Amino acid sequence: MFMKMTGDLMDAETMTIREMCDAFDVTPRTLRFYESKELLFPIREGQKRLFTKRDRARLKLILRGKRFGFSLEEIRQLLELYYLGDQQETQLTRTLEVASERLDDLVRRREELDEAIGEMKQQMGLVEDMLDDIASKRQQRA
Amino acid sequence: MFMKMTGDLMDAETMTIREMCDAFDVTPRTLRFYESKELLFPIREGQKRLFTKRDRARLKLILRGKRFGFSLEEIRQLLELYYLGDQQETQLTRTLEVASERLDDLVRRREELDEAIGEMKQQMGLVEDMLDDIASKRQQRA
DNA sequence: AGTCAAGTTTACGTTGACGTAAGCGAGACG
DNA sequence: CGTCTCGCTTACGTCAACGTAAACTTGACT
Repeated sequence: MFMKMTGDLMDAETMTIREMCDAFDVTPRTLRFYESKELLFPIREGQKRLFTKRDRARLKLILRGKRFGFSLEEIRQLLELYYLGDQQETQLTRTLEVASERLDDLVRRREELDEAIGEMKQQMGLVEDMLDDIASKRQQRA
Repeated sequence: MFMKMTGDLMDAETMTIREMCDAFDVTPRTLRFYESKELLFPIREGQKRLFTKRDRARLKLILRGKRFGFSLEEIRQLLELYYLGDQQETQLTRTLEVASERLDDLVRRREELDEAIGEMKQQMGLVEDMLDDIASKRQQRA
């Protein structure tokens, strides 16, 4: 009659695969697939996967990347930018270069998006004009 | 020794498949594929396809849509919004509704994109701090 | 002990978006 | 006239990103 306990103490740090699926609206298959592609690195308790805060942050970025049309491989490389071990100076400099390119790319995308938004609004304005026209003709007829 | 003439008068209105490919950096296969999926409607002169100004406008939107991760089918539906025949009032109203939803979607994407840009900048700031740290330690050693 | 839900691995299937190859037709050039 | 170069159609191939099915464990509850 008790709530099913996860065995562990209700751990705020890690989540089961099901909790992840519910939280991010993905299937278990997807999470395992991302793990196989080295996009996520859940720890293993026995057989079970446990997804950490880090995995959740990464998944959020993954899903966002997908919405913007990046491939999983591109996303994997982006995620690397977010992982700073104790690197060498040259490595860090390289990281900064790559990040700068990515940033430029994002900014360009935003410009494109702004353009798209503008065009969509313009188009809607046209449709509204047509509707007004129809309405005025109906008025005229009366 | 003369420039190869297209047979026709150098028509600014229509473009051949090759001109399109060069202009938009796509392959012929892609253009034919888009036509088969009813995203483009080049006119036929004999067998040859001739792409109109309208096709070029559509292709621009198609490629932009792809960069934002829309599927070709989604893009096809978006393109319909840009085509205003002499419709009925109810149809136009419906068009406006759909366009409004799409617009909201675009705006949400821009917000996400802004967030991504902010995070990327922040991350770059961290990397710069690390580099500064390394530099100051080198200084200290001297 | 039985069984039932959840999770795991392995492997094959599917869908979207083209690539690639084969074979044909028509205009341009030597 | 022969051959090249484009373009066309038809059809099979491919790659990414999962879906789906089968067979097995494991922990939880009755």
